[in-house]
Amino acid sequence: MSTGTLKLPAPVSIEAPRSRYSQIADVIRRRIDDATYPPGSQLPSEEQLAAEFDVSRVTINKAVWSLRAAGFVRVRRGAGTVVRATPQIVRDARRWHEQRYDATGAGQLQASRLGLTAHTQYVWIGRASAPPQVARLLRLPPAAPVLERQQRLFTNDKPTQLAESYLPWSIAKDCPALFEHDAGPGRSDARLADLGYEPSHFAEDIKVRAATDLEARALDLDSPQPVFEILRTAFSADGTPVEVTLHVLPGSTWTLHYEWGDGESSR
Amino acid sequence: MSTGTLKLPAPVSIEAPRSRYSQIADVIRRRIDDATYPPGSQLPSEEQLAAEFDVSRVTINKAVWSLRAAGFVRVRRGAGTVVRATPQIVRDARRWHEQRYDATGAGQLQASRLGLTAHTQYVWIGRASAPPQVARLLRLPPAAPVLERQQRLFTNDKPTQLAESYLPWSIAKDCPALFEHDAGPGRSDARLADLGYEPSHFAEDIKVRAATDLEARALDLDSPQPVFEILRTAFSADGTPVEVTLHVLPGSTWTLHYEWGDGESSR
DNA sequence: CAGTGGTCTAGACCACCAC
DNA sequence: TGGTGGTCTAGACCACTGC
Repeated sequence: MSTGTLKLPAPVSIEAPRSRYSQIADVIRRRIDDATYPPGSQLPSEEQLAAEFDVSRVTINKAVWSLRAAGFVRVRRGAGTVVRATPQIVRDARRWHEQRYDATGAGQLQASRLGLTAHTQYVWIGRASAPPQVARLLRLPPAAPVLERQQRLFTNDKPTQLAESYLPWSIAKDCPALFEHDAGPGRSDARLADLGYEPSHFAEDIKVRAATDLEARALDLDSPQPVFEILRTAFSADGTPVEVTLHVLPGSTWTLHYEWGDGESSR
Repeated sequence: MSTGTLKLPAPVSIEAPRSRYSQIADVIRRRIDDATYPPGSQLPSEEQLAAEFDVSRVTINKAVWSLRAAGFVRVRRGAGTVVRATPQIVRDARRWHEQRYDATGAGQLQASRLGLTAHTQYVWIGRASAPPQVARLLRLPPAAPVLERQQRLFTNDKPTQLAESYLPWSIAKDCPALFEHDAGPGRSDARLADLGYEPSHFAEDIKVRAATDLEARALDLDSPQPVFEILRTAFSADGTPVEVTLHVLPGSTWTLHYEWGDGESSR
């Protein structure tokens, strides 16, 4: 299948000549789009692709690299490269808030409307020292004691979100329910309400950054992928911050949705 | 300065052995953090770095690549690699809305509080066909006529944001002010209010993706950088979508901020 | 013109996976 | 054990920058 030069659909109009690996990445991506390589299927090995496009394997590797960063493929060392199914999931911050008293938690409600399943894995719950940024947001001294709740959230049995909640120890220590595993997402808000700290005001700060190796493993991602980092602070009616949550979401699978104002919803 | 093997501060605890280029990237990043390579300064050439770390230039290139993706350095072909100054800018969606009648526009007000300067460049304003996604959000037929306003926004004289606004032609055609260049950001909302379509409800959808080459040039970025893509829809009181704006922001320089609920602001 | 980064190659060794 | 991707090298040519 060696062709010597890369076949292009047409000379690119006014654009500068692209590099070889970039053109190859485009071709592969097009094959993914038109299901020549359908979701879940295995890409030809880099050796084979190198032969097909008549380039070295390093060049193929570079092309695949860009596809990984964009979330199109998933590489497993030793096994092979598979095409990712990339369902889009919408995170509606407002609805999350409104549904906080729902027994199943907002995440599950949200997912079920789309025919998805969801569940939560509790990685760790216990007393810890507040990280600097969290301490600042909770208006506590550095390294103050907090209740930390680490969760991993799944959609259709695939990990799609990491969340670490922090509550001031002075508030959390009196509520045994907060230490239990089955307090679904949103449940902690209800517990806070029981204690007289009902969250009524919320702030979220959103950044993008590359996933750490740890996060990549926990979310079943390739390492160079960008993730959303959402820092959510919940305030009680008197303006006291009562909970800070750090969410980490794969950038390629999520759309964040915010909505505000007087009128009707658009959705 | 050739050392043969890379000096590490300490054997990494339980972590897997890192690749060479990744370790080198960490070292360079640390030098940027402690101002061994201060912002604006030029990195040693890849040849020099290759000699220092006793690796091939390809390996250095790969290390630099990851620093580019994270936004730490800016490479200019033929010239060299310089350390980026990476000021963090916060985009407060709510405040943007509240300040829409301000003469200077929300962006400028927001920036001036931090001692920054801001200005807007109008790339193009005129009648166009609505892109599919925009038509859908505006509840117009595909390729319906719209008024398109393309802007490039600067902070401290550096481009930091691209924005494309779309208004239904049926609404915009009666308002000459909307065709003018000096209608600052936020101003279009005031013009819509004059026409009886005051925006009172807003929705934003946020995605992350790699910058296109065009965007990279317009924003003075390296190509592989992730950007925020924000699709903002403004609704009038009766629920009619009256304006859709596509914002593109470099991921490494912006933090998005949202806030809602009853209580006091936390800022 | 010299220096810089962009890209490519051929060959090599390794870690990992599935059989 | 064989196939896969991860990484590295030495050398090369090119495009672009700035003097």
